[in-house]
Amino acid sequence: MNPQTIVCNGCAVADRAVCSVLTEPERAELARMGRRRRYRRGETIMAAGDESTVFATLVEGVAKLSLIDSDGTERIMGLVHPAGMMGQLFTPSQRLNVTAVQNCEACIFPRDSFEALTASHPALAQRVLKETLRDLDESRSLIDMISRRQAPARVAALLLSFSRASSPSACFPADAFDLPLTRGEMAQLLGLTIETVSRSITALERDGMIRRTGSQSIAITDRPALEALVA
Amino acid sequence: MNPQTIVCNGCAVADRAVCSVLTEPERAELARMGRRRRYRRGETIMAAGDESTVFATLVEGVAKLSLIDSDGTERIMGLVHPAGMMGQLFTPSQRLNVTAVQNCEACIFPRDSFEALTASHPALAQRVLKETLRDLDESRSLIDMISRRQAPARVAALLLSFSRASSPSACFPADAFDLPLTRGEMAQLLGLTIETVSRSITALERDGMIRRTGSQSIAITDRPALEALVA
DNA sequence: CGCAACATTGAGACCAGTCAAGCAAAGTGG
DNA sequence: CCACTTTGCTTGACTGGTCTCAATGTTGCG
Repeated sequence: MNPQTIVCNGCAVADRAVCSVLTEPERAELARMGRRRRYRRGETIMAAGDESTVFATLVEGVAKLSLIDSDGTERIMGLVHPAGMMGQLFTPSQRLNVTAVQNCEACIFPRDSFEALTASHPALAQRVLKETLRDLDESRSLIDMISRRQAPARVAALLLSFSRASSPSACFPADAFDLPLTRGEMAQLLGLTIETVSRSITALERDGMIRRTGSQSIAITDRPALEALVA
Repeated sequence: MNPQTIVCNGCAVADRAVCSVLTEPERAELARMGRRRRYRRGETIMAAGDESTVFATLVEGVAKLSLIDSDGTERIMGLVHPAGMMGQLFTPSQRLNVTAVQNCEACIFPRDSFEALTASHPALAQRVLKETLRDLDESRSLIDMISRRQAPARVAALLLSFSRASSPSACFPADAFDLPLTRGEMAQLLGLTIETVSRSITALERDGMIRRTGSQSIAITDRPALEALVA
């Protein structure tokens, strides 16, 4: 069942992923170059240090980009959501680990073939560039959050972003949702410890902004207050 | 004296800037579209919120990318060195301030003209993409440093990067150099306060790793120790 | 059931922030 | 040339938020 050939018809992200800028026949050509694969929660999609040979688009699930320090601690640098890109182009080796934090499905392409395609199709190169600029913006937002906000505000910001990501419509964020990350992963992403994340969640609940319904289920009970805390 | 037409012959970054991938006549065409301008230390090159109308390449000097928070505090998100790019492509407005922290010289192009050029010249689009990927890597290194290292290690890392940047040859970093940033700017970049930066420098000097020769002049006296602190 | 993984809570230590004072260098104007 | 101001840097005392260490609770699974 794994891996499979790519079928673009009915693909959940066909209109948002970078391949959406290609014409029908061009996309068919790209599809023939690649494979579709599933990953289970916790499975490594790409490993840091690996020869960088593939480029991928996430179709379903959530993946984390992380870096393992010399002392063995992991640092999450960002998350990848459906339609997002995984794998560094134009570099000899991967600098980051990419790991599924939920069951994932991805379209995998040989890196050199994909790079060649960007050379012959300027629209694709532009689209990848735009996406990379978005990643850069996100990375800078993370810097801002880590260096300025205190722990409860960082956790609040993360909860709000989960709220947005877990909703089918971007305009109407979900008020109840499941956390895609463990406390430990949230801590690594926010530059905190597990204990501080846990204490912050407790504090947010005590202040009536959220309610816990199971260790991974959150309900937002006072969104304005939560947003005010982040701003 | 300001602004002037662009003359690529003898340009200090002609072999490293993104325009280096263009052919001679193509570059001449680009040069006609733009202007070269000087900025004094402290001068704003682009302001956040501005309609994003220009794209620029830094030819000389050092610039900072910063964000002003709602409470008025400034946060530096990164530095731009010669051959680096300034100005966000494909976005309606600038999200970051770009300010000269040293006297600068830059080639300024209309954003839409430059974007059009990336559409017709895949090599240029690829080159801009590569540069953006490098920026993304740098931004993620900053995340790593801010969230994991303590104050003296962050300052040490910054000093080492200045040491590299101020040397003509990348392979032989300079042991004595002037700091391009004030204590306040270093603090904003590292996510610390002025006082903590100052105390960290004092501590590094007390431990014999560096020596201060004037408030902006630093000499590295024990590079291995400094590198060990960062690693 | 009992184990393993994850989460919560508490006590104490420590690093960096805040507040405040003093110092040094570079202008500025009489 | 000398007060005077401005700006930036250093240092100290104190506070406080987060980390560390440790114990306990909870959930899910073989």
